[in-house]
Order: sequence, then C-alpha cells, then structure tokens
Amino acid sequence: MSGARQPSFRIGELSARCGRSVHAIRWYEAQGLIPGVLRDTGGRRVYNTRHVGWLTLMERLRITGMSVAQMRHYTQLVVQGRSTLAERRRMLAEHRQAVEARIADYQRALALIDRKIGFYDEWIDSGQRPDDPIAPDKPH
Amino acid sequence: MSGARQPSFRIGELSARCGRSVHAIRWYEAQGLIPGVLRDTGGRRVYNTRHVGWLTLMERLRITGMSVAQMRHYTQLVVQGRSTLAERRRMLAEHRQAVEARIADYQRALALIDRKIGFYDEWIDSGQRPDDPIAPDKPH
DNA sequence: GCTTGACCTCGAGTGCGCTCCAGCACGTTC
DNA sequence: GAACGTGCTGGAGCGCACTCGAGGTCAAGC
Repeated sequence: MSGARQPSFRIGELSARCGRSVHAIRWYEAQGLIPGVLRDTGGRRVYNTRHVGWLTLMERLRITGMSVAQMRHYTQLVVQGRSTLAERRRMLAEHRQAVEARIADYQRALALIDRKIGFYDEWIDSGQRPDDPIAPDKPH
Repeated sequence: MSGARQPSFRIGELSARCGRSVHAIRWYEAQGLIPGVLRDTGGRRVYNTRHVGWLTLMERLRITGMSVAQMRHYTQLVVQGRSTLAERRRMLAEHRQAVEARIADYQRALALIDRKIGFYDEWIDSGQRPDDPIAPDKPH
C-alpha cells in the first residue's frame, strides 16, 4: 500500500455503494469471501474503495452461477499472493466457459420459446390449433 | 388428440426419455405442472409423447429462471383452454424478455471476467502487477 | 450523562426446488 | 406362491444463499 490516504468508510456506506445488504456483506466475510477487512478502535469494520471493486467482482461471479465454495477458493488464492496467479487465471477461464455454455443454453431455450410464441400467434390468427412446435420426440 | 393410437408408457420410461428423475416428475405433477396424467388399472401414471414435449418446455422454462409458481400459472392457463391463448402468449413473451435481460447481464459479467483474465495475463507476462481492471484497486 | 443510531455477534429462520425414505400395492416370471 | 421390479403415497430432509432478530456495545451530539 502506498502512503496515499485512502478514503475509508464503514459497513453502512459500503452497503450503499455496492447495493448489498449489511447482513449480506457480513455474511460474505464470514464465508471467507472478503479478505483484508480491518477494524477501527470500536471494533467496527473499515472499508475502502478497493472493497467496492472486490464486491463487484464477487457479485458478477455469483450472479453468473459461481458457487460460494468456489468464490471462497478464489479468494484464498488471492490471499496467498503471486504464486497463485496462474491458478486464479485458470479458475476464471473455466468459469468463463461455464458462463458461455449457460448463455448458449439460454439461447436454445429462447428459440423454443419463440417457436411456442409463433405457435400461439398462428393459433390466435387462424382460430385453428397448429401443430405443436415442440418436437414429438426427445429433442436432446 | 386424434383417435390414433398413442404409444403410452409409465413413469420410469418418461424419466428415461426426458432426463428428469422419477421423483422430480411426481413432484412436478403434485405442484400442478403436468396436466392430464391418467392412471392405469393398477393406479400407475400413464404418459405419452406429448408429455415428453410438455416436460421439455417446462424444463426450458425452469432452467431459464421461471419460478414454479409461474409455471403452475401457465399450466393452469393451458388447462383452461382456448380462452387463455392471448394470456399464455403474453406470459411467454414476458419471460422471453426476462431471459434476454439475463443474457445481457451474463455478457456484461463475461466482459468483466475477460478484463480480469487479461489483467492476470499481463501480470504473469510482465511480472509487474498492472492496474486493476475493475475499480481503482482491490484488496490484496 | 443521556439519547440516538450505527454497528457488533450469534444463531435461528426462510424460500426454493428438489431428493430421499418408509411402507405398501401390483403384476409378471419362475 | 415367492421373488422381483416397478410403481404408489405422504412426509421428512437437504443444500444453497441469504435474511432476520435478539440483545448488546460504542461514540458522537445535545
């Protein structure tokens, strides 16, 4: 850390800045997902802008389906320092693949939903039930 | 629908055909997510290929994040018949939007992950920690 | 010095979507 | 007629990711 003063704040403001609840932030820390949280003389958690960035990353990983266990592992790697750079990169690359697979899955679902919407459009238009758009046999 | 013979089968085969567990299929039915399940003389559930298509749709809706409550509502509309066609179409269109929003969200996450991977690449290459791609900085 | 409000810990509760189990019935095969 | 496989019901249990509440501490403002 440089000698530059870092604006620091407490959990209420971190909550406001990154949109997670105070409870959730404390829970994340208890789960080992937030390293380097210091306390002030009153025992209160002290944060700075780096924590906002960290929580942003954690949030993105979470909403894209990374489990808390994996996030904990990643966090531990970060704490361990430079020796884990390659492993961290590998984890992210792997997760990236999983997210892409998920997107592809969603897009397939979208295609099915679109066919179904088209099916309803036709039915409403013609008054006649068209053939069902979902394959009669297993579409795997 | 027609008088044509429909190959029918029991829950074990439906499970094999659509890749859900026997337990899950019964649970779905109990939740009102599978209409029109008849029983044979022994009280066993009897299915046909239409159920495979139906479960496929249900699965796609589920994995794209539709709640069981919404799926139940959709199922009830289907049971109610033609009068609900427009409402069913509306539900699917709304869900479609939600899925697209989710995809966009995932793609934003992907962009962040890519920047982070690039950050690790640079760090590994140069041996020098580059500027953090996320926020000003991050802890550790 | 008292009130106020933000913070603390610990632990229980919640909602979702299954998953599993016990205990029993059926019907085909040997 | 016994064994076996497949099915039935009702209900308990689970894993995840929070969410909330009780009861207490601390420090700044009046």
